[in-house]
Amino acid sequence: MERSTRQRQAIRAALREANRPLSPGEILEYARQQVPGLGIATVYRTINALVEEGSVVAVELPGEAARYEMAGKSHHHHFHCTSCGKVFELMGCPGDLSWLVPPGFHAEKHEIVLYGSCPNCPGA
Amino acid sequence: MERSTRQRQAIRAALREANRPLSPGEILEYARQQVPGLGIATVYRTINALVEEGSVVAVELPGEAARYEMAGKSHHHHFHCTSCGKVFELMGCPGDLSWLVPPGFHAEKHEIVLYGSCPNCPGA
DNA sequence: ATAGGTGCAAACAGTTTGCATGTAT
DNA sequence: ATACATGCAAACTGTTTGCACCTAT
Repeated sequence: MERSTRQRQAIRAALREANRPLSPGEILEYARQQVPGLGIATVYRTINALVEEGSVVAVELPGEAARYEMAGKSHHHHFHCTSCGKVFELMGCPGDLSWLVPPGFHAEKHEIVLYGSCPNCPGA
Repeated sequence: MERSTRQRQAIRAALREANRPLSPGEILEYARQQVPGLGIATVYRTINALVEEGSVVAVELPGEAARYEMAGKSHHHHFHCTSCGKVFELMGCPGDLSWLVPPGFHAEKHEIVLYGSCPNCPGA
């Protein structure tokens, strides 16, 4: 991640300007508005590099392709609206969950996703 | 799911006898001990049918391929070993997490995955 | 000038499907 | 006997890699 290129600027801009986690395909679509010839391979290489350098984090939701968002947010989890499909950020965390694991296991991190309906979706 | 064949018996047995969720590849490996010529396509077709009829449930972990376990177990979560990649069942649950969601949201269910090392893997 | 970055296409891995053959009923 | 099930291979999707060309430094 040594040089600043048009494609990297476009990919960074897409992630910065979107207020939700984006999939590689969404990043490609967005960044192509700035750099028409942009290839999917460059998107993957760039987001992998950005993740590696720590400026972007992967948001991995069960059953869905990984999405990416800018790093620097505090520890948080996500809420997946089962009606409209949007993903929202949550602020709290239940804290240490290592008491859940049997002896011999060693818990290092956890992932929590809540499912339900968001304020915009009246469903139940 | 009308006929009882050797391959289906072997696939059911693998899922029944394993005390953890299995990936399609793991099911294939297991079931081939009974039915050597078993193909991966049959595994996929069978687990999809079993999920459809409700006797097996998919365990979808963030960023990972879906695993499968027998249905009918009580509410539980999973532990994913970051070293060997195997998935284990946990028996506890932090309980109601609806306090995590902001006003206007309605939480219906949650998914929790712990990551770390299992007893068989050196504590990476 | 030159090392690093890009685009294309091929390579891969996981999953699904088409089709001829096999088999439970 | 006959419809359903299986195995193989090809098709597909999402992600990674090899390589010649391009470009920020």
